[in-house]
Amino acid sequence: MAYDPSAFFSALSDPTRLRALVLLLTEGELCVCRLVGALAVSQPKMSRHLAALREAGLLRDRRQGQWVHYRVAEDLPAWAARTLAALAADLPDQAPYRDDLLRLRDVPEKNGAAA
Amino acid sequence: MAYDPSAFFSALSDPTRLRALVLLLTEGELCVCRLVGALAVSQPKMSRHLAALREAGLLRDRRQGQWVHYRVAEDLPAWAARTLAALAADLPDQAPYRDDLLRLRDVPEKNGAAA
DNA sequence: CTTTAATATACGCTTGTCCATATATTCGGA
DNA sequence: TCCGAATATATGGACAAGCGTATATTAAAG
Repeated sequence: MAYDPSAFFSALSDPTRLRALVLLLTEGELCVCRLVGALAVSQPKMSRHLAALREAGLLRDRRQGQWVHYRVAEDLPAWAARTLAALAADLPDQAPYRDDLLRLRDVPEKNGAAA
Repeated sequence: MAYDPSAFFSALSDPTRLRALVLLLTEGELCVCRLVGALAVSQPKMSRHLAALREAGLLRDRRQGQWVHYRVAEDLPAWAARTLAALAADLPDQAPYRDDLLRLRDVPEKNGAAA
């Protein structure tokens, strides 16, 4: 996946998807429930956007009990990896991404944390 | 412009716009008529896509007689400039961008060339 | 086996995007 | 001033994207 550049950029062309992606770029791996809390969006909305990113090849998911964890895909083409690196370098300091990070701190990890 | 990342990526999320952009990244500045020839698309279609890229802040235009030349904007935010640099580094060797480059050679410059 | 939490999907709707075609604009030259 | 070339815009329709709401799935717990 993510071999067609225009499909890759389509996945990035939604504010909610971009905010979720920046969180995943800085935090490494997050369950859906924490993303819902950090971005303050409805659960179905977050689920659909994460599915779109996964289907575009940008994210991978991992099921652990009732939780599903999403992370940024590792095997991206060079131009895609460089694009995400640019976002990870610049966006987390800016609004609204910075505020999402802060709000994430207040969302408890419940259980299914890291590996 | 191009301050909202999702708007920037929306501009990149169309195959025709990406192809035109890659040509401009490698050639520096081109008139609409040569882009029409290189991509083999209709003139109104190219004009609309170039306008979209310009309104998103990715391109600048310069009128010279009957010709309008487009070039990549110089004053982009860092994350945007790095994204375009990644595209310029990897895409021109691949299909269909490589073929567009080759086809561009066969489109005469008519008149309004460089500066 | 029922319940509850986490996540995903289906549905109907509104809005936006893209296209082809036709027409308008702008400029240089005769 | 009239014409042709280059470019832009308007129009209408087809199709996809997003949304909120409701419901289905999956798994852990009891």
